[in-house]
Amino acid sequence: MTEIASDPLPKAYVPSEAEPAVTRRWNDARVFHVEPPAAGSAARTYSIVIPPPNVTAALHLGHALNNALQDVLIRHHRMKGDLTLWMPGTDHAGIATQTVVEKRLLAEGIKRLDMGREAFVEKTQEWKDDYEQVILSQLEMMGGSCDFERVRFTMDEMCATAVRHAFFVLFRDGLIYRGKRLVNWDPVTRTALSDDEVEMEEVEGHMWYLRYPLSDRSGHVTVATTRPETMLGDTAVAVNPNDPRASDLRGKFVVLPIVGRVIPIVEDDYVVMADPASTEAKAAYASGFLKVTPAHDPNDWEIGRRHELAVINVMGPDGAISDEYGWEDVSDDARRFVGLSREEARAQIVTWFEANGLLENVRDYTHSVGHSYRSHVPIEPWLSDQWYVAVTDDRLRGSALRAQDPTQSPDLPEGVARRRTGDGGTRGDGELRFFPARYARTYYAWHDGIRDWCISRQLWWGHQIPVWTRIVASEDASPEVRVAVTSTDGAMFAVEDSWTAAGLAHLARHVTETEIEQAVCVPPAGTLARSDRADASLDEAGVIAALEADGFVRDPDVLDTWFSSGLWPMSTMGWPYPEDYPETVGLLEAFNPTSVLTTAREIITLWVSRMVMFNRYFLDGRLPFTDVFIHAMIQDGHGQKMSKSLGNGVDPRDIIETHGADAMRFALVQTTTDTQDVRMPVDMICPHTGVSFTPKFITTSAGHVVAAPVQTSPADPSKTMVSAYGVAAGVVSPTEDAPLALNTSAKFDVGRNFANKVFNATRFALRRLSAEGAADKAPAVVTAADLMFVDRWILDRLANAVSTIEAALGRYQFNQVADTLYDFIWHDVCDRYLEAVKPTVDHRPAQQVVLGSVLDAVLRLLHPVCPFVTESLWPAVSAARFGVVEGVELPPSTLLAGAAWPVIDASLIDHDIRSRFERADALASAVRVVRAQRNVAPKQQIELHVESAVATLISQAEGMVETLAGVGLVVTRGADRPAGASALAFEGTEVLISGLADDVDVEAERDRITKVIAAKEKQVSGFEGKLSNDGYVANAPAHLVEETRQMLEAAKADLAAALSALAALG
RNA sequence: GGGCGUUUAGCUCAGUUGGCUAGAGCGCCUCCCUUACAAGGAGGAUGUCGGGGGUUCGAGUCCCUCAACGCCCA
Repeated sequence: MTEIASDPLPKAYVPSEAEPAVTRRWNDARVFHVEPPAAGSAARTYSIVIPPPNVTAALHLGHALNNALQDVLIRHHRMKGDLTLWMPGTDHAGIATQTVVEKRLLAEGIKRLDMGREAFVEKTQEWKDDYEQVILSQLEMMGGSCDFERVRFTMDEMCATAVRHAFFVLFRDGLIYRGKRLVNWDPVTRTALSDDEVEMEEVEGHMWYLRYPLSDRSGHVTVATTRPETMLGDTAVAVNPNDPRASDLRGKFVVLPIVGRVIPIVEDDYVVMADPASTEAKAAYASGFLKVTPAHDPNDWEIGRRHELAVINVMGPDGAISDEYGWEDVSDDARRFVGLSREEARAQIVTWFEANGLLENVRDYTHSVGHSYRSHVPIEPWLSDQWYVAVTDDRLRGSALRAQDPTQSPDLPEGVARRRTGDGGTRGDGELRFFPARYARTYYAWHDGIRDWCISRQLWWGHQIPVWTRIVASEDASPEVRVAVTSTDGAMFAVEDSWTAAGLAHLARHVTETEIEQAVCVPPAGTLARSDRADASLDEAGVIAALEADGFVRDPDVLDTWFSSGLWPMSTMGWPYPEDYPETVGLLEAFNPTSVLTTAREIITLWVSRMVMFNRYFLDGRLPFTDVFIHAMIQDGHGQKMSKSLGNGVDPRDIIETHGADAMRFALVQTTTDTQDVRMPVDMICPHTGVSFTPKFITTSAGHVVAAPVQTSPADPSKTMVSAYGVAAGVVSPTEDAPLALNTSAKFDVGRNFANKVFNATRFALRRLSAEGAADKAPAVVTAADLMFVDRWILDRLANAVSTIEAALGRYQFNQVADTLYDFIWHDVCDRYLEAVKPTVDHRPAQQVVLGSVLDAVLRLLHPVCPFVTESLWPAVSAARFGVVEGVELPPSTLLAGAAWPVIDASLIDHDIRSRFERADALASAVRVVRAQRNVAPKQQIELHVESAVATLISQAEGMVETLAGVGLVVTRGADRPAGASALAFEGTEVLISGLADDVDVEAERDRITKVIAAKEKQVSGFEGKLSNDGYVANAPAHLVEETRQMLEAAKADLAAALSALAALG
């Protein structure tokens, strides 16, 4: 008898104890840090840049998902031996961060405008520092194997240099311009918003019908509008050319009421024709005439462009009516509206129309209106000066489209040059692939209809635009400038001048007939110093001082956050001047293009597109990444997005605390299918008892299903608690008696149980491996001859698991990775292999070698998904195992994170063993069914009486059937039937089981066999039906027909065996 | 308005080019604290694969259509 060593491990896995120690070991060994390969090295590289989380708040479950997936890929590739870089960092998130900081300050009674720009930016910087720390520590807690020595921030010095340089190059190359354009203006925060920062809301408003008299006094037209106040800026009335009234009105004009402006009637098929009977609200409410206000409506802006209409801006930045922003023909009647807010102006203008008999009708009208996501007031389409990137230029848009894998996106749209194959300048063409493939369409459609990108934001937190401007009278401008702008019409024009030796990019345009605006972009110091036109006496400060002395003023706006994020795969690797940051030298060459971008689909347009355009533009066509994996969005159990206001979010930190990081990661990986949403029903943890339960839900007036603010403890009805929703809605606050209940989800239990299973399987194996002297008796190399049946089988399963996992990772099918691990480890290794070897492993050193190897391989395979439990078990397993199984490569390693991915030789794949195992296992299962039904005690050994073919199978399985089914004796039966035996049908033979219990309950036995007979009869008739179908026999592949025949025969034989067993009961 | 996704057991979901008797986890029922694991083991019940139509020898899978829910974009 081998001596059993005492347990070196506790009885259950305790993540909170294991995880910090594991993290320390990784950090001490710097195992996640990578240096670029030496020049000429043939090392494979693998890299991911993290989608930088906003420094606005701690990471939520969506981040946890995204990061878990990236870490699985990263750890797998690191183990495969690739030089692997996962670049971490955070995003300054201009508008979002400014908003939260402003809100926080306001709560303290401090206003941003009062404290001034510098102080505010400093305050925001503090906020950023705090949250950056939180985010990085969360990444670490989740097990993220980022190179934490390379943490970047989109506003740090290195990234700022990249931003400045990129801006300068685009500016110089004519891809950045300034223009008066309609923007989504938030009059409260006085900020321009991008389209995606505008939230559409249904508003119950009115449709007003206003009469505009024709200038020839022959009548009037009636325009329908939801925004009467903008009529002050009308410059046309439009009618659909197919409208029967159009021809009579052709060439006519109307006199704009109040203002007296004479404006044309134009024909444009954008106009919806009136149709009172229509079910479409637009047509039902239309009058057929549209007032056209190019300065205050994006559609009108387009109509204005088509018909070359005047653009008259009648509002100021606060949304009030103003004559200071381009409105010149202010009549006496109109003057009294100047200065009114847009709301007051609307009311008074309607009153005016009514008083003057020009208000034809008012109808209630519900329509959707864009609102600011920040201030929640309706946005104002407003004409203002903004900076744009000309992404519609073929150098950007075309390049982004040409990047797409042609199999995912076969045709390029009109106007995009065809792929130029074999041209060195078009590296990266056709190499961008999306997973799942359908997102290629989203990407394509976005670029097909893309508009120029407004990059200026009226904020303080961000990269300030590196442009200095001044307005000069034309006659005061230098000759070069005058020449440059003469031929142009409002457009910007590049000026080649020599006013500074540095040769800065210089644009100019007329802002009025007599005034010219000059704009000069100052590049970062590094670019300036490298300029071949550089004057060594002029450094950056000198250049700026010279400009400012000339009356130039820096633009106060900052860049859209996505401008810096768009450079992320380059800026984090030291672009454009790695030599200025020695730790980055070599990174770009080795790791850009990165291997894959993992992100949510909502930012395909905002981020993915821009990274592709920038990376390709600045790096000779090189892609920022070749693969884009779009993961699902996590919703709550009711299909709602998780959000703070609904209180339905699950905090990753809570799950790490209650279940462990591995459990969280495993559950997230397992739910990652290629659908676009996954549901995670949210439960609550009772703070009094620690028991999780499904809360009582209520429906809000907005139709959301949320946890009721007050919940009763499921275990103790006298105790209550409050829900996150209740707190978020301001209905309740936590108290000592009624504390806040944390959210959780039952989904994570699977992961926790699994980690515990692995832990205990290891505990079992370690006891078997640590037997005295075992290592000395084992062969140094275990070969096929040393293997038992179950050993060969488990090695086959191992080989299968390795290849399945690798294939699934290659296709980003994460759920398959998790499911394969779960099935292999739990069902194959634990339920079958470990159980089967129990009687033999203690005295079979060769089997110990197999057991140790399988265990070792299990830890390696599971490590990318569950890094903590595997790493924490690794030292004990490494120390305990000995010997080598031929064909199983598991080179030793101090740390599992740095260990090699298992390589299993194809010779260990054994289909014959697999099929015999499955038959033997089916027999064992059938016997266990009988044992369960007869309530046989686990320890009770039974006897099997089988026919010789089955006896052969059992003996070839070398004890496995006996062990798994609790069989003490197998007898090859003759014609006799042992008294009191139970019977089952197996492979068409009758297997008799004796020794089950003292007596056979004949009635129960009859019931059981009768059920078997019914099931078999159903099978037989099913197969017979199939085979009697001539079409099936004629058309189905022969092997399927043959299979069906065999199954029919087997079912028939089983039926016969069951019938004979029933007969034997009497 | 355009695009996309989802609908399979009570719940959450697998089901790869059509082909074995439609699966898993949780929950439920029975038995078992058998020295790896009760966060466990053995067994069991539960499905007109959203409705309708079509293609096919054969449809959860392909096509058409209807419905519901959801997401993205405009």
